[in-house]
Order: sequence, then structure tokens, then C-alpha cells
Amino acid sequence: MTEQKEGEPARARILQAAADLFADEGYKATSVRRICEAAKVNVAMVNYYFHSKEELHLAAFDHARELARASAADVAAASARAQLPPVEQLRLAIEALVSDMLRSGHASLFSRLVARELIEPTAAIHKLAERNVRPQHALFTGLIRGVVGPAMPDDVVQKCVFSVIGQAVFYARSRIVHELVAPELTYDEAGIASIARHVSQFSLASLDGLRRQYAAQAGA
Amino acid sequence: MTEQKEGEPARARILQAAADLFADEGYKATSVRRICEAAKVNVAMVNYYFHSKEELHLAAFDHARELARASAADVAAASARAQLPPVEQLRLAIEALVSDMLRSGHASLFSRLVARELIEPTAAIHKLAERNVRPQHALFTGLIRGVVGPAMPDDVVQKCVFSVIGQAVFYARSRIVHELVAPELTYDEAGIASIARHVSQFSLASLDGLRRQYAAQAGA
DNA sequence: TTGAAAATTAAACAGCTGTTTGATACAATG
DNA sequence: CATTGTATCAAACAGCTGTTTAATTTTCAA
Repeated sequence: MTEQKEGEPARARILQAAADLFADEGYKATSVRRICEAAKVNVAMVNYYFHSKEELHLAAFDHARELARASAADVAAASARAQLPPVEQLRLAIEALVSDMLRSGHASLFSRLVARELIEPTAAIHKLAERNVRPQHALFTGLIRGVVGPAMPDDVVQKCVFSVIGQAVFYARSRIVHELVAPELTYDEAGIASIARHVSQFSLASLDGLRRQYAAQAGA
Repeated sequence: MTEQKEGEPARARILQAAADLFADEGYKATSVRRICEAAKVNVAMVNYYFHSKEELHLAAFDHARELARASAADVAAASARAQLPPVEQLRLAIEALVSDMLRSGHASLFSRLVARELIEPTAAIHKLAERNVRPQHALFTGLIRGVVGPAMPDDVVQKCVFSVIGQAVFYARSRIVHELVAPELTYDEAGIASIARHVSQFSLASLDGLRRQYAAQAGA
């Protein structure tokens, strides 16, 4: 679990170890010494390269974001998505969100850091909110509006966005409890796909029903 | 925010301050000294009465559970519920769950402690899982099964339970983010009621749609 | 090869953590 | 009154926290 490399330069190893540990254990629970141990580096190096633990935290977000961008089939996928009907666009977006948050590779490090920050916010949340959470939120707001039609009030759409993201974050952050209460839920690649499919089906079924309710209500 | 009383005996003040702080800040982030400061008590008293911080944590759960039980219209409400159709029973259960987790009084202290523990588990999770989470989970499993009918497989019902609880926990634990991204969401009594109603509507709309899907699928 | 800059180190800093100690005050019981 | 057990206290414990210092090694261009 604890990373340890030698080939990369020290700064990069610190960044990687920090991002991994922040995602797995949280910001406060991860000590600078623990990070340096994993990165095989002296304790003073964190402050030498990053001035403080807090700035390292911010840098770890940037690092993880870069890892995600590097492994992204985003551009191609996004343009292909634009051709699909709204429901399918939303389905893909939800399944991507959920499986990204539940996966464990480096490509999804950023999603896991964000999931943690949403629930256990640190000083980093403000930069993160502007730069990532708000755009992500806007994306889902648009997609959901496209599915439910014009009759649903804006504040209800807002709450639906949180209902979708809330499921994703909860599944991402409550594994231990799931394993205690429902051990049949696995978190291997197949289990993750199954959960992602469920969240999209659950959410789309809801939005379809709500669309009908508001349309009927508007027609009356 | 920080509690301070003089009338009650020391042990009770510690218990109350600890439960409040654990719910608001988390177990690890709350220091014994901070608790004693709030309870107006010497630092040594925690170990005198509770042997360790960890045992105080467990005792705080029991204390909060007792507070919840004390202010419960449960018995009367539960027997009244049994007469209602399954959908209405579930709606009431969801709205009770959500508004309890979002409220801030002492009666809902236990719900807030549980919400935190679900996402940021400590050593207390194991006792809590057996004693509270599992029964709560079983309750919702039964209610949801009653709404979706017999055609939906058990593992899907399980996931629906988590989808409902996940929304509640997310709304309870991500206020800060909501305020940054959607400031129009308030957390006063009216706002809480509005969120609770939304979660129940969103979930019931979904379950109704899924029930239809699985029924049609079984009939084919 | 020399010299200046960058990288890395062991050691220590002050401050916080949970916990323990030993002394002191208090209550009630014999 | 004396005594016994409980309650409270200030003080200190060892261990961890993020951070800094000052000395050392490494790197690399002049």
C-alpha cells in the first residue's frame, strides 16, 4: 500500500506518496514523517520543496489532477457523448463518476481526493470548489436539466445533483461499513461496475419519474 | 457552540461535551483537553471516569443514544405507521432519517455521530454496526422491499438502501460544500424539511420506476 | 580543478497528543 | 473526631506533530 520508488526524483516521490496517503487516510491523519518515510526522503524535504504541509496538500491535488488528465480518453469521449441523447449522456457521466471514485489506481487518485474533501473539508476546499467542484456541479446540472425537461424548478434540479453525487461519495467513502453490513458487495472491478450501473439506474429512474410528475403538474 | 454547564455533575458534563465535539469535529480532531475545557473539568477526569479517550467515545455514543430515546415519540409513531401503506411508511422513515441527521439539537446528536462514523470510521464502528447500523439497515431493507415488490433481486434492494442512506449522509456531512456551490440551500428548519422531502421524493420516484421495470421484466 | 548553487542530512525546536502520578480537598460513615 | 473512599487538582510523562537550523554532501558549470 505504501509507495516507495527510487527512480524518480525526490520531489516527485514526495508528491506521489502524499497524494496516496492523503486520499487513503485523510489530510490531518497523515503525518509529514509518514509521507517522507513512504517517499524514502528526509523529513525536512517537505518544507524544502513545498514550504509547508498545507502547500504540499494543494500541490498533491495538482499532481493528482495531472495524473487523471494524462490517462484521460476525455476529449474523444466527450465529443462522442455530445451526439448521444441526454439520458445516455447522463448515464455515462454518472457511471464514470462512480467508478472513478471507487477505483484504486493512480488515474483515479484525484477523484478520491475530491470525494474525501467533499465530506471532510480542509483549507484546500476553497480552491478546489472553484476549480473543480463547481464545474463538475455545473456539468451535472446541465445534464440533469436535459433529462427532466423545463418543468422542474431550478432548486429541485440542484437537489437532484446532490442526490446523484451523494450516492457516489457515500459508496466511495463507506466501504468498511458496507463490508460489515452487506459483505456481498465487492469492490473489485466487476463489483465497482455493478455499483456504478446501479447508481445510474437508480438516479435515472428517479429523474424519469420526477420529470413525469412535474410535466403533469405543469399541464394541469 | 462549545457547551459549558455547572449544574450537572462532572461525569455528565464530560459526556455531553465529548458527544457534541465528536459529532462536530470528529474523533481524532477532538482532543481530550478540548473536551475538558468545554466541560470545565480537569484533564485527568476523562481517564478517571472513562479510562481512555476511546472508551469515552463509546460512552458518548451510549449517552447520545439515550438522549435520542428520551425525546422519542417513537413508540406511538411506529405503531401508527404500521397502519399506513408501505410507500407512506418508507416516506416517513426517509424524512425522519434525513431531518434527524441535518438537525442540530441534542435529540439528533446520535444521528450525527452515526453519520460521521459511517464515513470516517473509528474503532467504535464495530459495536455500532451490530447495535444500530445493521438494524437500521434491516428496517430500510424491509420497507424498500415492501415498496418495490418481489421481482427485484435482493442485491439490488441492498444497493437501493445504500442509495437512500447515502443521500442522507451526504447532505449531513457536506454542508460547507453545498454553501460554496449552491448557497440557496439553507439549513434552517424549513430548509431541512425541504431537503428531507426532496430525498424521499427522489428515492420513491426511483423505487417506483424500478419496481415497474422489474415487474415488466418478470412478466415477459 | 575550483567554486558556487542545489540537494540532503541529523538534530533540535516548540507545541500538542493521551495518559499517569501524587498530593489535596471533600464527603460520608464508623 | 477519626477514617475511609471518592473527587478534583496541578504537574509531569513519553511520544508525536509540523517546522527550522546548520552542517554536510552532491551537482555541475566556469
